Amino acid sequence: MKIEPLLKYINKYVSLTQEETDFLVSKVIYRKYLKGQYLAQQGDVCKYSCFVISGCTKTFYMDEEGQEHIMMFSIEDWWTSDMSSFINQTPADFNIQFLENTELIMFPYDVIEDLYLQIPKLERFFRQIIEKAFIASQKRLVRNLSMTAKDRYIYFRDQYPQIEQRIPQYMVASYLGITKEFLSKIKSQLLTED
Amino acid sequence: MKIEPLLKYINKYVSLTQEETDFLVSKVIYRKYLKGQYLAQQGDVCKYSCFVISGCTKTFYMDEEGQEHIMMFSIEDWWTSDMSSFINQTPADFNIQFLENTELIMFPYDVIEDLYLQIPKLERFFRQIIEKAFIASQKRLVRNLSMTAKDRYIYFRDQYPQIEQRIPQYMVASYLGITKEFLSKIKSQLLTED
DNA sequence: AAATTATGTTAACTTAGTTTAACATTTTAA
DNA sequence: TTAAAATGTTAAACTAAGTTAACATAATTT
Repeated sequence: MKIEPLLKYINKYVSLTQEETDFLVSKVIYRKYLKGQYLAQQGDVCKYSCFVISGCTKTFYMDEEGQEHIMMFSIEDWWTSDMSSFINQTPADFNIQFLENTELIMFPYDVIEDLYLQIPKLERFFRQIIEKAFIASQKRLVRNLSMTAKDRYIYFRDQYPQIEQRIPQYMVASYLGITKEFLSKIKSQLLTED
Repeated sequence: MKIEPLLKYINKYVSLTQEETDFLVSKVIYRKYLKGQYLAQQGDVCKYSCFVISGCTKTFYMDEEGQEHIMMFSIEDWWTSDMSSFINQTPADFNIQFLENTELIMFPYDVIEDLYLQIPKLERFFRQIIEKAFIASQKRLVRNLSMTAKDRYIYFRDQYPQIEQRIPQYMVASYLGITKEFLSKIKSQLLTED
């Protein structure tokens, strides 16, 4: 059970005692998934909030016309979950699929309250994590409202080079909110420009 | 000092004792602002996270071309703040301006830690508030990625009729990420359709 | 090594949304 | 109560982005 990356990550926010760490470790689940498998599916209740040890996921919404809209990618040291579904235990809006073989630490819904009670520091920790996620979401929203597709691509490429290298281009296009053909055009424009 | 609406709101999430309530009340600030004034400005550090007692604010980003992009409106019983600036005490990305004379309960940055220490329940409370805000932000993002401007307008109109009635139409357009002329066209289309 | 399957490119055409500008209406201030 | 300022409408010309479809290349599988 590779849990070191999670403990290291938590330690950046709060300091756990040995007992607290042991309790935490006893409550979470280490698991591997294969490329293509699903962690969560639109309509189902999302039972886990997960920390990625290795690998990669995409979180996407499938609209009525069957079009995929990618909300986010998660790689090492990031979280993946359908927050709305997980927190309210309601049917998920999103699908989460593995883009690579992936190792996760899974936090089951029914141990979360227990963790908060036994380790109040984790309440603080998760508050801070969610604050960060909210801020990132707001900033992405403003980029989508104020920037052209070309500038959004340039921003993505500069900000997440590790992600761009690992995933097919048509998924980047979906994340940016444009078609794969249009992203292809943008990239060829950028090549001839410089 | 009208603080009842805030206490009622908090009580939906956690139960405070009389001492805790008194401590909280002693730490926050009640204040009125006039229409047109600013609570926060792009570039300044946001010193307060605020709960709206009455009135209305808009939170917007001003881009390099001087165009306003409205991120959110806040009315009674909602929060307003530049989260990123407030939490990290870094220069704000957003402006927050009052659209009406507005009454607020202000949480100063330098009392927040104190509040968490003295009233651990508030850590839980704010975690839950931010979870809700994050979920709403994610859902708005997916609407912006997957719906046409017309459908986004219909959704807004149906979801926030109280807001649409209080603010000028060109601000609704900005919130939806379209021009006021295009929103005007959409509305006249909707009138002739039904 | 050949054959699929998945991914990426290009170009012609269409559509959603923007720009500009002129005018109409409503609200606010003098 | 009239003028000025703020807000809303319309339409023509334009642009960013989507659609379709044919083809090219890379990655897997047999």
